[in-house]
Amino acid sequence: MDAIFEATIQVLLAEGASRLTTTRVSERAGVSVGTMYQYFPNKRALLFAVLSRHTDEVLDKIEGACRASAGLAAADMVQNLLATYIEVKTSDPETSIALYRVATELDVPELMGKVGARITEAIEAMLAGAADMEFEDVPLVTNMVRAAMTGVTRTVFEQNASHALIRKLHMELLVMCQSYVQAVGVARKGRPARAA
Amino acid sequence: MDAIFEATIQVLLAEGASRLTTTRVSERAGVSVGTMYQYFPNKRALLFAVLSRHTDEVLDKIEGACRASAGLAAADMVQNLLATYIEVKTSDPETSIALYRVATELDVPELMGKVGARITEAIEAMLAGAADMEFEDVPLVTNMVRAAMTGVTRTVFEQNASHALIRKLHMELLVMCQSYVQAVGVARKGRPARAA
DNA sequence: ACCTGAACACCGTTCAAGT
DNA sequence: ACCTGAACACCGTTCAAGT
Repeated sequence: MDAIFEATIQVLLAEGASRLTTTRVSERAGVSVGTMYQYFPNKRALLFAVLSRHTDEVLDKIEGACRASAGLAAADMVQNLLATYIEVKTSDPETSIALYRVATELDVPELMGKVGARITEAIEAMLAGAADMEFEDVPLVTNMVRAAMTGVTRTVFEQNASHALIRKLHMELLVMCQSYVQAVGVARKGRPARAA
Repeated sequence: MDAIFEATIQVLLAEGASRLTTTRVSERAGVSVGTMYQYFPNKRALLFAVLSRHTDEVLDKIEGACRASAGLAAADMVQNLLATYIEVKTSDPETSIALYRVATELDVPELMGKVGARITEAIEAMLAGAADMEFEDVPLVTNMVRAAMTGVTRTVFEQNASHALIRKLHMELLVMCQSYVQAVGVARKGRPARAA
């Protein structure tokens, strides 16, 4: 079971997505194809499970960062969110890129939808409690920040950019999201913003 | 040849990406599989050609919008660029989504690279000639605007959002990009900005 | 010269036969 | 009860045989 997960990632990294076959995975995992089909009804389900394991890790960290940022100023929230996201996507980039490629080859709206919903929920809850400003349409602002964040990251991966360029784009993404948040947010009356 | 292109899109829309096979395309096009392999060395090359035809249309319109915006204020440039991009992606969304799905299933860094380079070139040339401000690192600003633009659009497609939501996100994307450009741009001395 | 489509290698999936 | 792997349907690609 865990051996099958490991085998999947190993085959993926060693042979590439186009050579990721049920036969090769079962061989590497040391079981027969038939046995694999007792655990997973089809190849799609197998890849889905492998991807879920990875996205769950990413989600846990993002949700953690959002919770930890509760009550901060909006600009600091954005900073923490982006730093966590970039960090999580940049560590072990090989696996990250390989899985990302599988995710696009596989057409998995269920998974993308679930992941998107959880990220959205976490960011929404965070932004709604910003110390220094409030937003007319929190879901909309959330959607935009998320889209910019994932869009820039995807662009980085597609260009397989250097480490230096990644850092530059990260800094710039921060500027973009912060200036956007500032543009659409309304200063909150009462208590002033707490410093980061 | 053109019949093969048409057949490919027809099969794609009628049967879906997973049922897009060489046999089905050749059947629909009224030629044998063997004949198809005289025009295209493999299935990948066929899909690449079909995608290129579509991306070339998109690129032409974007390049046109960028050229037409020469000498405007930066904010107006961004507005024209985004309006064109959204319009082009939103008209005939069925085909657009279907081809987009093929593009991700197929792994075509060559094509993505070529498209990205041409869009980048057009936006760079435009932004470098903004009437009211200049940018320290034009390629960086270009990259960011492009990433935000494509990222938001992709998110919209993945959620298969309603027409109303698309318009809302479009407006918001404009706010995001304009506030970003304003944040990183330096006011140009001399002649004042011309109104749109 | 150009087209055809049976044949081949390989894929995902199944299920009768083994233990 | 659980595992095995030959068998099946279907894919992309080729090439001897037809015109």
